Amino acid sequence: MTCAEEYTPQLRARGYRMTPQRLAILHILHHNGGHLSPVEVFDAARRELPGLTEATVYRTLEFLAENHLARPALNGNGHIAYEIARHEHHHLICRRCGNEMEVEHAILKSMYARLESESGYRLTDRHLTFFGLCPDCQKGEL
Amino acid sequence: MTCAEEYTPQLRARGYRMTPQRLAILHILHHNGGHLSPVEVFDAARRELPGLTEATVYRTLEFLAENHLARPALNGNGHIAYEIARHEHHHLICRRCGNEMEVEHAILKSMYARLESESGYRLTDRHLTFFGLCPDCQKGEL
DNA sequence: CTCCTTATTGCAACTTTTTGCAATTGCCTA
DNA sequence: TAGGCAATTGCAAAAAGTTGCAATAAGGAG
Repeated sequence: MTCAEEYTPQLRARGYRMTPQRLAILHILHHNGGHLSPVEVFDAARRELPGLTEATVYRTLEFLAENHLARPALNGNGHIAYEIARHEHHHLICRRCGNEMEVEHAILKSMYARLESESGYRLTDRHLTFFGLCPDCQKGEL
Repeated sequence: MTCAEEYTPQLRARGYRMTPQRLAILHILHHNGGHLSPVEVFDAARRELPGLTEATVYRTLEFLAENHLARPALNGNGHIAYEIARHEHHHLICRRCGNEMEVEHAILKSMYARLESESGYRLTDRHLTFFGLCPDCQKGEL
């Protein structure tokens, strides 16, 4: 299935349009797999679609995040990067070497339920990024 | 106890210096209590200390965060804001009305321990912000 | 109290991100 | 298949954030 076939119906269903700009950006995110900063997305997408502007990239990334086709996350330097939306997960980043691993959302489920009942809020989404020292860097620290 | 008396020893103990710039910024954060964006800190601190520059504000806020005198957190619009370091807590923000409540870190303790044992990482810090609908906005949604 | 080291700041140029508005263009309807 | 409405984009200017480097100044030593 192509990106167009996969994502167009999802946008239409919500009353939005598929455009060459959105498609190029989705394509970049989809095939890269990992996190990309807005600037990285801009550079890559512009190669597919010359004439694309930064403003459009920033607006599109935010738009895709709102519509759950992309997810924003903080990277090690405290800036926001985006990745294509797959399964729910969060990130654990090593403060020393920058190595990154995924944290399944499942581990947070019970905490989540408790937070909802204690606060009265209905939780919808979150920005979670964990920092620490990976096993290798802990050794080097002794 | 004045801000100077409170914070100067903490910096000295780590081998850093107290300066009028740092003191002004700490003073702003301390007396405001809540989150302030870098621009808000700049505007306020500059009133106490004309001649202060943006570059210094950005560098100082990052410096204070590294040294645990201030804490960074994502606010509702996805940008980083800072508050004076008090007890460990996180934030739960209503997507509709913007209302904000604090989430005690204690609620995360067991999830934290599990995350450490499963990942092998030693956790040091994190950026956690939760979003949802507050009780009032849930009513309005029916 | 003065000197000296080096942490810290200001400056200025630069990059990144945001915003309003007019022009464009998806895509629904007939 | 053409027409029209509203979503979306590009443009250009502004705002926010970053960086390297030379000048300044905090605070320990003599």
